[in-house]
Amino acid sequence: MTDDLVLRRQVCFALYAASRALTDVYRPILDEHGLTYPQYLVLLVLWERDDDAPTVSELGGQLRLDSGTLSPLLKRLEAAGLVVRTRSAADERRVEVGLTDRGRTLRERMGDVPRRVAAATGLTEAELVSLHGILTRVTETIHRQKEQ
Amino acid sequence: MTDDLVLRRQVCFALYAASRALTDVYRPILDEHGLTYPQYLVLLVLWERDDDAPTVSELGGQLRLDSGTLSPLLKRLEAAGLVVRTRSAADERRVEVGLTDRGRTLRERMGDVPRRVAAATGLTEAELVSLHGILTRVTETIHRQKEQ
DNA sequence: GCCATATGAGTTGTGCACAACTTAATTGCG
DNA sequence: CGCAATTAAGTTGTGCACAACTCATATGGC
Repeated sequence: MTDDLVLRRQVCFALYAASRALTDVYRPILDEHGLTYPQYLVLLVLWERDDDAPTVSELGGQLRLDSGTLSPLLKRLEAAGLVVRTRSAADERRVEVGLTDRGRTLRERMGDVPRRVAAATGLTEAELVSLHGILTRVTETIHRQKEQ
Repeated sequence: MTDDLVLRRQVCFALYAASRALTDVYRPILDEHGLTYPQYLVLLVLWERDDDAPTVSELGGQLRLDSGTLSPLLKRLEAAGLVVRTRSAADERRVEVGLTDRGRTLRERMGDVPRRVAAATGLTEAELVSLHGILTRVTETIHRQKEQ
């Protein structure tokens, strides 16, 4: 029974440690562009749907982050000249987050980031794909469980 | 090329999302005991090696956290009456972190936590074991890579 | 034995995460 | 229509993470 309470057996610790380890891999690479990892995630979403600027809560839906996290983060991205925030005309409660030219241009300059990160992990393409699948399933399972 | 820059393809996002999702599972359970997840991890290490109280940096070695994170966290655990910090007599630079009776007792009261978390994830035992193995390997690969 | 160097813990400052709350705008029910 | 309930974003407060730093103690080379 109490043998379950051992650090190296905990899946959650493995997940927590792996997540921080991978962020360590990203850090020096993103730092070249003056970005943090969560800021990079926001840009990934914006790059993906360039033309229709998402609202703060749509962004939050994709990244599973709330306005308490996103509001200050977006302010910093705006201060860096990468995004613009504009109140929606149709619904004054909404704030749409769009890319500036500088934000759009950054995408090309960061095209090699995924490859560099993959290389730094020392994992094969197949291992990364498999890991991705399992993790996505875990996250979805947990969220499905929570909705009941 | 730029197709790599898509959120749902990123292993790192999958890892980051899964880690936060699992922490969401722990939160209400740990909250019953007034603990945060990193505090729980510290207690796991202390429970495991009850008799020889580790120093702050030994703790950090296990959890891969530095004194900047651990010092205030340990202060809070001490304020909660779960641990005691004592300067080592042999080496005045070291601080040994030991359990109080309350901290030791807590272990029994939390014996069901791993099972409850496992249940809440909806994953089978086999899936958890497999996930644990892959993640541990990822973390170790990254850290090995970093040492070169 | 002396001192440059290294080590251990703590502090400061920044940036997430997240809960709880505020404020403003919109919806929908009677 | 009118107003209670909802929704969207932002604010406040707490607790990690982590870099960069300070300060005290210990160690090793001379």
